[in-house]
Amino acid sequence: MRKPDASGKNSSNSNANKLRKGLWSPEEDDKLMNYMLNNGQGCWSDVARNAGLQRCGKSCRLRWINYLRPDLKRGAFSPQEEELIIHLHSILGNRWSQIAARLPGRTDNEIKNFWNSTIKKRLKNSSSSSSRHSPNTSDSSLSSDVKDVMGGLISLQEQGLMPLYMDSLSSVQALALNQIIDPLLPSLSQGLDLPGLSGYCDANSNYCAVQGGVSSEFGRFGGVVGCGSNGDQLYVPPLESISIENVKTENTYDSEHNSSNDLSNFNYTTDDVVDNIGNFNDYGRIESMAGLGNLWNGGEEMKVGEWDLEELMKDVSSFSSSDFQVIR
DNA sequence: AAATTATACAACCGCGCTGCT
DNA sequence: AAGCAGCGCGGTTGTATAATT
Repeated sequence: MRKPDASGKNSSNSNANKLRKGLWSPEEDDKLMNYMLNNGQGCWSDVARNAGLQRCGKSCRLRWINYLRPDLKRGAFSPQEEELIIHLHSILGNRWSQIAARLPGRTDNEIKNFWNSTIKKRLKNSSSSSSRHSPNTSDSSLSSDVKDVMGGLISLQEQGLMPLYMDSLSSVQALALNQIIDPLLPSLSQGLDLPGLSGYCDANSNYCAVQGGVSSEFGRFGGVVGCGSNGDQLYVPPLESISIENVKTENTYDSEHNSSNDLSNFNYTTDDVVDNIGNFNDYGRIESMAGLGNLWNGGEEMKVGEWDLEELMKDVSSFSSSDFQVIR
């Protein structure tokens, strides 16, 4: 952290006597907060000027996004959030903004700091105290779910099969999963303290019952499927019978039906997916095909994880409410 | 009690991308 | 096509605070 520098002598550019740097004072916070609440977000350099702040637009943006935004969740990360971060990091790497997009109320900066200061160290300690071939399942600092995830990853690595994650496909799959889970949200949350449970909207305002870990690995690791009006989240445990082993690449994906509730026509071709990559900016772009190299371009050898939707329905329907957890 | 070290995290910096002229 | 401005991202720095010596 940096001390608030009222003198401006901390600055080194030509605006040294104009623009402040360092920590924000409560007065500056008030100015920015009031301006944003009254005027909304515009051009950040205009925000800085119009709010009467001696800051660059970039600094205002950062302060708003990381600290002042009203929808930010305060306080420590829950164990479920921690597990989700570990899982998403295993898939996405240091793409903090993408990880943050799947954790409502958390910022990329916050997650990055948390990872660098806490999780990285913990995982390092965990791996150094255990054999690579036998995950340390006795580490009491980790929940059993985290141990499952870590053990699963190590096992997959040993087989040369890193988790397969294709966002463009998962956005299609997510549509189907959304349609399954959305009507079930009320019953899933029965008995849990989760008022006003609903799904999320992504950056493009598309409704998503499922957020966080939306991928072909969702079934393996579980994930967050909804959010209460108080900000608490509903977490679904791993769906044991879902796997990525049933490979199909020649089904047809009928976009006419993917937004309806009729799941019988939920099919797609790889060409459809490739054709629509440009439309999948939020959940859409193919992010990685770890373990499969660049086979995507070759097409023929690509493997596509596909859920058996009827089985998934059974899985989800058969959970008792005690299987679900509220994340605070 | 003082000094030192470790930790957490707010904030900055540089880079790349996008849209506009 | 080139130049510019604005924005967002990831890496890094700096410092308040806590823990340890």
